[in-house]
Amino acid sequence: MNDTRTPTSQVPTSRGASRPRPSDADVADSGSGGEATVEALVVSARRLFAERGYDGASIRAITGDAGANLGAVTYHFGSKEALYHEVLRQAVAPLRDRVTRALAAQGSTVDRAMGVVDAYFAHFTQHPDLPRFLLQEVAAGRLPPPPVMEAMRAISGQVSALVQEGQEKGEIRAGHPLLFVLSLISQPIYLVLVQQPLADVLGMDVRSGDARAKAREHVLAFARAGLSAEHP
Amino acid sequence: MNDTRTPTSQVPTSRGASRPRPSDADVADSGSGGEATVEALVVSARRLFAERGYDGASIRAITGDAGANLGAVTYHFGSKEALYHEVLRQAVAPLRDRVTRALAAQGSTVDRAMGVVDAYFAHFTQHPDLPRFLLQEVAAGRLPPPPVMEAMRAISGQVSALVQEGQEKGEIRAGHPLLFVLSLISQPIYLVLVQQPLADVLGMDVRSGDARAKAREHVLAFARAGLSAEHP
DNA sequence: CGTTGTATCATACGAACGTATGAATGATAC
DNA sequence: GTATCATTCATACGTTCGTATGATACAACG
Repeated sequence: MNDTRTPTSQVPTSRGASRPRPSDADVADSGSGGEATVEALVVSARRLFAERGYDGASIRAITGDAGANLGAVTYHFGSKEALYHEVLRQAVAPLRDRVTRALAAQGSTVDRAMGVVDAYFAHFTQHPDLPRFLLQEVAAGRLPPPPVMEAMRAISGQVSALVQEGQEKGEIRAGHPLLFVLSLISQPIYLVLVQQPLADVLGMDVRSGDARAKAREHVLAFARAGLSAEHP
Repeated sequence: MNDTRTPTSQVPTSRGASRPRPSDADVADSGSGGEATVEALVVSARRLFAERGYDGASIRAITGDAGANLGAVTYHFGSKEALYHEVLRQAVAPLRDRVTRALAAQGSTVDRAMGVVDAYFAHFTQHPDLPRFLLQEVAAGRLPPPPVMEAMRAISGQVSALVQEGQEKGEIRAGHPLLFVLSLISQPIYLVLVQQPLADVLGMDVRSGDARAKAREHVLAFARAGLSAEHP
């Protein structure tokens, strides 16, 4: 494959987003045209981003996995980064809903906090690629993308308020509420996050049946004890 | 700068590591020849790998930051991956030493476990780029490089034994020791890891003076309560 | 029928990547 | 002074990346 093209035909016209992308409204209910492709791209992108990171998951790999053309990402999302943000948005939204539901439940403040921990545990168990995903964002050191920032703010605000309520009722130990939120959330996140090396390196697989249930109980018990005020 | 070389001189001879690299013994005490370059490369690589990840930190960026020539990494380490492993090795070694020292201290098993948590906290506070580093490895999902695997095994084994001893003495709650190790370690790791977004997004900066001390006390108290058997 | 516009396709561009190569450089040994 | 050899340097190779481009396919509508 030698380079035989004529060099005169290419003019760098520095314009961005020149192709007319369909807006959400346009695509909303126009039958099957492109909708399946968009969905397949998001599914493949989510898996590959989680497995290989943002840089590691090439557009070629994503479109190949999704059975779409190389240009599909640019066409449907505008850029690789926009696809990434869309994947993140779809990933954090249900977690936020779960937490909100756990906070609205009955029981003491500590019980409800356990519900939050369990919500994380359940959500991450159901979507094991998600913690990698979020941690990759955090580990990158840069400001998280808007959807993640928004979810962080919302969840930490809600759970902070719960902790504060528990402290006022004497059910939760004194201390900065935000620090308790971090300690609570660190339990399920860290456990799910190290599942893979835990199995590979230390030979303990918490991803299946009985061991997973045991791990869940441990996480909840540890968090409850760390939170509870019934302790010196 | 056109391509004017003769195309006949290039023969793809599929051989690897063709250049005679100096062994560790050779370089050990040969004055200042190259030693400073090697050190500078490791320092720059550590920072840039932590900031941008493995793929994000290019050899050009590393050598540029270190004031070395583009070919320096290939010459001194053989490949980018080998430099990465060397950086990882130097990063986890002192942590392992700290943990070993904490385990050898006086006090109850719970006190010594707190020493381990504090060792993590101190080490990561001193080297804030390290958790990102390790988590990038974990988040990647692949098997960790040999130096990290070895450290994981050593530390988890030692701390597991401590937990088991505490359980036999009735000082630590019942449960799988490895799960307690994870819960303990998750506290300082997660806290240090989210320092940046914690400051950026939630406006709480635990990286300086008073707030850091408060965060350390919280982490220790939470871990102690989660571990201790003096609790229902 | 033809027109219109969304979607898909093959292909190319320019940039950045890790690595290879061979020529300078400079200290040490004789 | 000259030979030796570890190191540094400029530069090139081949690959892969994200994106751009223009042709093509095809359903909807007159």
